[in-house]
Formats: sequence, C-alpha cells, structure tokens
Amino acid sequence: MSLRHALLGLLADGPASGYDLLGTFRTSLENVWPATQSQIYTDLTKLDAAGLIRIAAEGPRGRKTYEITDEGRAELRHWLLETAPEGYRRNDILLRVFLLGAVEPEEARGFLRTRAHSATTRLAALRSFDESMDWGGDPLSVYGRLTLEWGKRFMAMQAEWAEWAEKEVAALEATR
Amino acid sequence: MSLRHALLGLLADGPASGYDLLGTFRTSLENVWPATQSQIYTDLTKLDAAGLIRIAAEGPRGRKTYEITDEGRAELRHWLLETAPEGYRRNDILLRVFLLGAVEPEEARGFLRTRAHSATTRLAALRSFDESMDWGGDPLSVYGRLTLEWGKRFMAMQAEWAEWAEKEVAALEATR
DNA sequence: CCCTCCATGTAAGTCGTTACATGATTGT
DNA sequence: ACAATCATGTAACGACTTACATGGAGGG
Repeated sequence: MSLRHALLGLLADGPASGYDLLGTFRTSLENVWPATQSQIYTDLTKLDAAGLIRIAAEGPRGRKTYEITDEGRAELRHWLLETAPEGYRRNDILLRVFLLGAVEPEEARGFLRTRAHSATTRLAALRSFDESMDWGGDPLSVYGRLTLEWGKRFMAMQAEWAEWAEKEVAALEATR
Repeated sequence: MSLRHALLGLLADGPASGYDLLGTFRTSLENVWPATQSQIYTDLTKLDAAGLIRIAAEGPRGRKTYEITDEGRAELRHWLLETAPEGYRRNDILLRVFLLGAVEPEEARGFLRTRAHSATTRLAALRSFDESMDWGGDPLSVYGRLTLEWGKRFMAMQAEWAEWAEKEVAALEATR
C-alpha cells in the first residue's frame, strides 16, 4: 500500500510524470522505499482510476504529467497522520544473527566483523553525501535531511553493535 | 526466500513440527522475521519437496516432525555466510518523514513526538523482557541475546533521533 | 544516421497476508 | 460435555521483482 502513498506524497509537492518520479525513487528514496519502474507505472494508473491523482497534461513521447487531486491530498494526510507505521519489521541481518549457532563461533565472528565493516563504509558514504549537498529550505530538503541523519545514526549504531557483538562471541568462545 | 532459510535455521537446532516452529516465530522471531501459520506450512512442504528437510516422524493429530537434511545444512550455511544481506531497506516511518512537507510543521512535530514516545515505550518493554529472561549458554540463547541488544540500541537511537528531529522542525518553524 | 535518453506499458512469477476449513486430543 | 489447545491445509488476493516489448525525440 505504501508505494501508492509515496507517489501521492511526491505529487503533493508538484505535478510530475512517471519518469520524473522514477528518478526521485532512484536518487532520494533508494534507501527508504525502493520502487521499480514497472510498479510505479501500474500504481499511477491505479491512483488515477481511483481519482486520487489525475492527468494534468500530456507531452511528447506519450509523456503524462500527473497532479494530485483533493481526494488524493485527503488520503495522503490520513495516511501520514492517522495510520500507525509498522517501523522496522523484518531484518535479514538479525535473522542471520539469530541463527548463527548453526556455524562455528569463528565463522559467526567473521560475519559480525563484515557487518561492522560494511556499516562503517556506508556511514562514510552518507557523511560525504551530506557534506556535498547544499541543503535548501524547501520542505523536501528539510525533511530529506532528517532522514539522512537517521541513516547516519543507524549506521553508527550498527557498526558499534556489531563490534560489541563480535567481542561477546569471542568471550564466549574463550570460556569453552 | 528468507522464510525458508529461517525454517532451515530453526530445524538445524533440532527436529520440530510446523506447529512448534509457529510458536518460535510468535515469540522469539516476532520482531525479526514475522511469519504466518499459512506461510510456514506451505514452505515446509516446499522444503520437503526440495529435499532440504524431511519428515522424521509422524504423531497424533497428523503431527509431522521435520528434520534438516545434509543438503539443507549446506544451503543454510551458504545463505548464512556467502550471501549478502539486504539490511535495512524499506522503512515506512522514514518514508512518512520524507513526505512530511505535505502537512503543517506543527503536525509534523506531533508525528515526531509520537515516534519518540513509542520508541521509548518499546525500549522499556525490551529492557524488562531482557531482565526477566535468564539467558542460558545454548547457541539460540547467546545469539538471541545479541539480537535483543540490537533492538534496545535501535529503539534508543530512534527515540533520540526523533527528539532531535522535532527540535529541528521547531527551529525551522521559528525562522519563518 | 545512430546513440542516448526519454517515456510507457504488460506478463509471469514469488512472497506474503487474510480468511476459510477441518478435525483430533487433553484437561477440567 | 465442552473448552482450549494442538495440528494441518488451501484459496484468493495484494505487493513486489524480473523480464520483455515498444517507440519517440534530440544531439553529435
């Protein structure tokens, strides 16, 4: 259901075509809510049929520019403020950790080391992206910055946790 | 694909029936990899057909106890150590934050306050769960403790971030 | 002229959820 | 007896992915 809401949210900021929206998903939303070209086009058609968006203009190469309707704005508002987010839910790293008893402790430690390393690398990438951006005062920039900050804090947390966890496994290994 | 691996991982620890596994998903794996009864039974059938598990015994009420096969262990090992985890990926809270420009700053702050509050509540629940458990030395306990610790750190991070973010929005509101 | 980018659409298949459907065993 | 719990299965539907398919427009 959420991709439809993501599309509504982006269109609330101004009219755009499926192609334009695809670009936004590939850049800004890649790490928050990935979507494929195929899904974007089918959901735009459905939102149009449901009356939540409408075709504002048609351009060259069959381009269709969509805009949000009043009904769409109402639905977006409802979803944003009156529905409970799921939050985290389903984490394939933690699932692996939970099942790590199936391999040797030394291998488990290797897994955790790799996690620490990859979180550190990602953190560095997010930091340099943050510094390269010149954040404007427009809504998408402001709230985009908040999500980026979340990403940085998340990666820092993950790296520290993985290092701690590796030591825990090492300590356990030593007592046997 | 991962539910199949979760089932393999649990069966690597010892034989169990679909019903037994359902219990584990409802308790230990609820916040890591939720699964429904329906999905567990269909995937057990598929794993059996693929030769990764087999029926070890049949009991009363049609109970089937499954056990992992050597092929299953090999597949589990491969998935655990040689495939790249996806990690975070898709967060409906962050998606909402990214789109928060569609509502009034005061409403956005309310959203963030609610996030902070709910993360704090969840953190408290995890803490008391942790204290109520007497963690044994068996593999599932050891690695289960590591995932719980992750949950605590995650909730603490989320609460702090949400409080920080609310202030950022407030500061922005003041400059207009 | 050709390559790149713009631009949209559909089909097949997997994964997951909700709901329906059934029945045996055990403890009180 | 009857309620709770044990125990499994299937059907329909929604969300998402991968792959296929097509064609126009603009720049060098």
